[in-house]
Amino acid sequence: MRFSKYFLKTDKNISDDDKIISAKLLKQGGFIRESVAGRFYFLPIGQKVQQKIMKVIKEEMDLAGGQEMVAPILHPLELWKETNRTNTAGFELMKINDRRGAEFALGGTAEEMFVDLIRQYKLSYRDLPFQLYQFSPKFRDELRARGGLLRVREFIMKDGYSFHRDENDFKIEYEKMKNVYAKIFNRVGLQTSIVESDNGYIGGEYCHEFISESEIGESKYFITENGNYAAHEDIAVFEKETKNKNDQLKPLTETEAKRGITMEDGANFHKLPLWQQIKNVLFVDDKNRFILAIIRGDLDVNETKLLHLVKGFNLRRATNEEIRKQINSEPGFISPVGIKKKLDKNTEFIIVADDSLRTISNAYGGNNEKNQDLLNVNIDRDYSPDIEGDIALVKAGYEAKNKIGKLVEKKGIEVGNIFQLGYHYSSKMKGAVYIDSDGKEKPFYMGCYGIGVGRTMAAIVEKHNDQNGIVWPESSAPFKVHLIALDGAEKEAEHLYEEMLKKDVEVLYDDRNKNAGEKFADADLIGLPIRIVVSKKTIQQGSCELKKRTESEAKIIPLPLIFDLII
RNA sequence: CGGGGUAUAGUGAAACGGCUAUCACGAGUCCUUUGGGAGGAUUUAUUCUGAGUUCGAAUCUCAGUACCCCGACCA
Repeated sequence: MRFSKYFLKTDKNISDDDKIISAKLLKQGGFIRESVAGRFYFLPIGQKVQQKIMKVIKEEMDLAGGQEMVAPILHPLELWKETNRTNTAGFELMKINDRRGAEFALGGTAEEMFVDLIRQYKLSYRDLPFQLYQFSPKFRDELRARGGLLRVREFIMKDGYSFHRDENDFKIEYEKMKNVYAKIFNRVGLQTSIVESDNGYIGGEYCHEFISESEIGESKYFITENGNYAAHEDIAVFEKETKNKNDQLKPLTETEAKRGITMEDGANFHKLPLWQQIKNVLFVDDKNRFILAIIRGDLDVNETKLLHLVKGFNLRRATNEEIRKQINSEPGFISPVGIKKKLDKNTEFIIVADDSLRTISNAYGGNNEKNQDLLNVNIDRDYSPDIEGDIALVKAGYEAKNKIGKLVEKKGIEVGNIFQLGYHYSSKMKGAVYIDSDGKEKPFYMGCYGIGVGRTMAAIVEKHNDQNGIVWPESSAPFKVHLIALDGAEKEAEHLYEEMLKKDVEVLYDDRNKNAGEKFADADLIGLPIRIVVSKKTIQQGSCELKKRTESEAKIIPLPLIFDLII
């Protein structure tokens, strides 16, 4: 491609608004341009990068047995209603009507479409398993787009959906996809951590994110030093060490406590350790249920874990007013002890206890009235939770579950995701069944697998850049060679360019009438792996100059040998 | 959706309520220059939209819209 004819405009001055290095370099290098917030043009050279990334994904997906196809982008809204995702994902669902008023969702992910497709066939167990995938634009009405390509409202995603006879068969596919994804990211130049995480509104029981570590990433995760456990903050489990649980139980005692309402106030007032206090946090969920989360005083509540235990999908903190009026307690003095007796019958109220409360005894805390505390509170004897489980939020430095190592906190960019869906969709969507060998209809066991192409592109740039610009890994570089013609050597450069085209070398040929410095600066910014300069200086000796973007020194190469080095 | 901020050329900025809205970069034309963003000449605007105040508005007021930041939320 001739630079002079290519729709590629690099930019010298760029807005201070862009703090994210990938956004800055991709805009400056002429790869992308913003339309409105969270929606980007991929300019010719940027689209070339996307295609390179898609090519790698496609090769690996096909090798793993995936079959590429395309589904409509407009999804009949009834399908989303069928799985209740108009509610669970409604906050970011884009809707559109046609002229007759038929409602469609602009697809943000396509589970319903693929299930709807395959339920139109009477499939038998002999057809299983299989995986279908597509590259297609996805729409998500993000509350807040940010960071260039990192969080956008419209993007190309590779999404794949696999259908299985049962869980065992699915697990083989799931493990395979872990390797396939790791290989894909590796090939495009990203080291990823495979991190357990929350399924969110996609549904299902477990999933793994592929995260490229980065300071500017939005995903917070925890990983042991040797990497044998990695989990997203939302779901990470850890060891809750035993405190004084074997102490003799003392009688429950009421006491006056003129103290502040924070946990520290309580600990200071009673001169007892923070961990011996009971922390009470009151939430209200989307069905207006009051949920009292109780946990050991040195830990915090993880709302995602809590949501799973109560099977809700949205939580907010109760207001002070609600604490007083609705559950007849007092902010800072809430206690699970005796609270149910104080409730109005119409208030739906659930007490959820963290299992850390089993590591202590003779705890202390409020007594549902201002300046009144209880001492020697013990689970089972003094209060009984409705639900007991793990609702604790992990922190850096905690010991991983089963003491397999200390947890380190990291941030990163989530570039891909694999989900176990199980029967989540096939149970909700009528007719999503196959005929098993016993002649009976059984629901499909499913998984799904996604990669954000644009975000992957951004993550690559985040990892591969220097102060002069992007340093593309060869697999995702839009061209392999950046050929620069300097004054007095145009004819020779032209000749070399023609020869490269004949040999199918992907080359960007800078034939512009610009000064040398400007051409070099653009070459660094655009970041192609190999730069070749043809100038008067070298051409007299029958050679040209070759410099790799990753190296600082150039080599003088005799012209006839050049193809040995770049093919 | 809550809080804060901004909107002037393609980009980044300047202009007290008052002269033809200024500068740099970019882009166009012409000329010179060609190993790290070179030089000269010249061209490049519906001051976000709408209303209002005023003799006079880029500047003040109101409304709308868009964008940015923080929070909430989320891939």
